[in-house]
Amino acid sequence: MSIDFAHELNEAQLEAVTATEGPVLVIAGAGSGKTRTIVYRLAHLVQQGVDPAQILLLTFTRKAAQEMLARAEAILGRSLHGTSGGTFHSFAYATLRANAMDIGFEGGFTLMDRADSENICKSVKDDLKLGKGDRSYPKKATLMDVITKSRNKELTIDAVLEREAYHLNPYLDDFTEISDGYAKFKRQHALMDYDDLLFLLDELLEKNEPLRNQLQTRYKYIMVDEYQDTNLVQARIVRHLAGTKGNVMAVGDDAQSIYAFRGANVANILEFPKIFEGTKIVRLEKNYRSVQPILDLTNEILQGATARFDKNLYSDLKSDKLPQVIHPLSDQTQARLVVDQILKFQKKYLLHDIAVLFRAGYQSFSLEVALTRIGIDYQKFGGIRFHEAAHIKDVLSMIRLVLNPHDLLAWQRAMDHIKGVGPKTVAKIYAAMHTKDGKSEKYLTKMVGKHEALRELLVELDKLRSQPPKPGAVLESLLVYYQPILMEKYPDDYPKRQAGLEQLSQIAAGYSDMETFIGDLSLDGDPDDEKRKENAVVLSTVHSAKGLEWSAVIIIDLVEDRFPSRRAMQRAEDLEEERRLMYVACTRAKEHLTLLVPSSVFNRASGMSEPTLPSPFVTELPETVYDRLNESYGGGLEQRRKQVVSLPEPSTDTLMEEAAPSGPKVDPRKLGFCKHKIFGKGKIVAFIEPNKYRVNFPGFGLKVIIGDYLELL
DNA sequence: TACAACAGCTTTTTT
DNA sequence: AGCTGTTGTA
Repeated sequence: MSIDFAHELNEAQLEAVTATEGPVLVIAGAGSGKTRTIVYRLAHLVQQGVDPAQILLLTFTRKAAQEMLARAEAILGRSLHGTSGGTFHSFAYATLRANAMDIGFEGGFTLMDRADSENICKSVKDDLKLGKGDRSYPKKATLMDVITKSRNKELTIDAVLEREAYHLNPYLDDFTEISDGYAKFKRQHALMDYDDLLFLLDELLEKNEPLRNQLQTRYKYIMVDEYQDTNLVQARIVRHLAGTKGNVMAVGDDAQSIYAFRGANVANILEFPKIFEGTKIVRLEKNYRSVQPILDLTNEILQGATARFDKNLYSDLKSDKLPQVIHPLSDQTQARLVVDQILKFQKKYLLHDIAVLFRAGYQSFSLEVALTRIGIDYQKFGGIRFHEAAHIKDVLSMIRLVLNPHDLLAWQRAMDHIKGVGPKTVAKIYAAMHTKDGKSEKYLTKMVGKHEALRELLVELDKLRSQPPKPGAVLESLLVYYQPILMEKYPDDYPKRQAGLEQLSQIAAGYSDMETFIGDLSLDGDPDDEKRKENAVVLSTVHSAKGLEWSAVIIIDLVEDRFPSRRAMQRAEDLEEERRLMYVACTRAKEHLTLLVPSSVFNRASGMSEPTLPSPFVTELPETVYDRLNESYGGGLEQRRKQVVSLPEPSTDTLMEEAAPSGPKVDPRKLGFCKHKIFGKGKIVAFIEPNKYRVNFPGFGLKVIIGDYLELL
């Protein structure tokens, strides 16, 4: 089967796809078919006779790599088995594991997640007796922030504090001490954090020439996606892998650089042609995603940037509708208006083709409540990660104890549910368990006799230790043990958490050994990412929305201190990144873009609603690129007339259409039992005009639900 | 008196 | 969800 590349791609894309020999830098504007280009290039290489095993595809998330490989397989009609694809971190993890003895980890190593790193930081701090009783002492998260930033930007701690956290300067010596102690602790316990993966790989490739040559020979063709978000060490890794004359393609967009906070260096893109001699530069500027009015708005956002981007995206896709800027009275009514808008869009698009984006994870809370109440399913990306959720950590702590009985933090987690046992008692029990004398044994016997839950925990651990360490079986056993604890610990929402655990069990079943399972989970193990739910609205942080697109995009909380973030208002550099973030957010939209600017938001500190200032990214926009709607005190929306308008009068396409999604109506006269997608079976208690029901759901209590979301039984 | 339980407060972004 | 300060209990 032959693919008609010239027909499927535009000129620039074709050039990037067929330039397989030598270094290539592709500057790809938002929505310019970047993914398509990579996919077709994969296919082209294989069709030219390249062995798939000679290709390495480095992307920002593992999901992105898998998706691209799958799409290439689809158009090729053959498997790309053997192609290496994944994130820098996962590639590093695999390579380091295979060469552990070469980097001084003869007995292998354990990968830590962020929480582990922070906890070690804290215990190092405590051991050094630093910051005792000082309430304004930097928190463990701050300590870790500074340490990891210093590594990722390859600056001294001194320089990091100077540039980004001037107020922490008095703690400079402490930071240095803690950072050293942290590094030492990791070495002693054969632990690695995310940063170590990259730096140790760089070091390994630097000094081990045979390995470097071996990898260079193996990976004849290398592609790196999202190059604007790579940091210095990642750039060095690419150089090691490709050699200076390798066949390497980097794809990126300087206007979409949004990871400077973690050391990403846009200069990598500019340096690329200098490092790789004879680099061919290809620019993709035609946009295939968004209608022109949306691009008019996003181009305006870039106009305000201090760093000039000589980029002006254009599209053939027309629309007579401008993006909307809506000013709700408060963040509460904002949630309601967003729900209205989703209901409206739902008539035209599938739910998973609609997204609500925000700056930070917590900003969607009230919307999540509103969506649950009305019965719209949603899927959230960003914010608290799957493996960071408390119930997942509870279960994982048990696995950690099977792997390593000296893991004190895991013991604390595993005993957290035992009434009358706190951190001190756990430490005592821990000490007694690892001492072999009569006193300790007596103490243990006493405690086990006193706390039935402790006995059960130890029995379960013994059971797990005695059975073969197969992730699937272990998880199954654990879930049975953990079920009653889950229900007691999280009475409000345990069904949801249980679903998460079952998901974890499913994932575990796909692994044959424990270490790989745990490693993958810390690296990219968000199973929610894996399958995009069919019938659920997408809620996402802007960062997690990178590279994705939806027909309708709604961005909330566009006010000062939220978007841009309060933390970014100090330094011009940070504010510029917020602007690019805003650019990324708006360019996700294909047909509809709605920006919400609440006039007041709830402030937890003062406990009341406070007036806001609109985000500069909105106020800067010329009025010609959007339609403005204000929420009136009556709750409706009014279109504000523009100063200079000769446009057709306001379309009636506002939000005030009756929120009545199509679907089977429930017969009001028939009270009885019904079924709801989220709450399950319930008893209808009352009918509320015109189309709502009060239903009693076992485990959830009374809820008022719109008839369309109920199925009569 | 030591420790556990509870309530209240704050929350950027992520491999 | 974690940290801190406060209250409650053996």
